[in-house]
Amino acid sequence: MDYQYIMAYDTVLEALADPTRREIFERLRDGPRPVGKLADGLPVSRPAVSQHLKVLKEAGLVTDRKDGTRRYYGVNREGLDELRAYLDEYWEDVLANFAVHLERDTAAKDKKNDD
Amino acid sequence: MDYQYIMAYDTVLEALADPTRREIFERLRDGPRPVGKLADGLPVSRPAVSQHLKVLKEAGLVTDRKDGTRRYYGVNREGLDELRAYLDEYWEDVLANFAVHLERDTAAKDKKNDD
DNA sequence: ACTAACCGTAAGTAATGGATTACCAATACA
DNA sequence: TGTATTGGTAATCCATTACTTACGGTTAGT
Repeated sequence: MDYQYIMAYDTVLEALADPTRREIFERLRDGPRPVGKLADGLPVSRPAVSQHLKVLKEAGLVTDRKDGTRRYYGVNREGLDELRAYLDEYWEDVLANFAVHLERDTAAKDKKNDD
Repeated sequence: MDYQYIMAYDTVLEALADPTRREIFERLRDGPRPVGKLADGLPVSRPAVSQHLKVLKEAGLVTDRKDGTRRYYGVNREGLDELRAYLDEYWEDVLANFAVHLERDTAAKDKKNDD
């Protein structure tokens, strides 16, 4: 089986790096929208929006549902999980490491003051 | 006064979209490193690393400290705050909105079953 | 069945961005 | 004071990518 959605945090980062895609993703915040509605008011053409939606979909950030001649795109609620987890983990790591070095530096400083 | 660091979530996303920059950022996870050490083993040249560090710095993700002829780069512990906050907020919004529509749909379904 | 609305894909183009090499400035050290 | 180490910047090149227009396919409605 081949997976259509990736959702790895790096793919998500690359998908959200483009301002137009961020704007589209933003417009999905409060519910699914058809492609036309999403393109409406954007400074780019509708086909461009289709292409962006494809990238967002492959990153696992959105899902689509067909309804007649329209296709509704909505956010995939698990799409951000990996990225959020990665950032949390990274942050924890940095804080922990900072604490270690602060302790070490303090110890070194204390030792220096021993003379 | 002009701010050297931006740290807006969109700038952070654009900075972390590049795989080489992610690798550099990753190498800073457990403490500051000089540029040469960071470039060591990477598939790109040292000047390339310098340029990436500039982007990371302007995004507010890293800070630098000069020590002799070396320049140590380390993670800025507040660098990820905005992005993390944005993702959390977005996620909350999506969940809340999903709940609302689920409720509404359920109500509609109930009404439909009323005949 | 014909027409209109909606959307995805293909092909081509222009712009962005990541890489390189070459160069220069600053510090350390003999 | 010369020489080596370290690293930032400039100029340039090339690959990627974000756009456009043109087209075709599918569904709805008359």
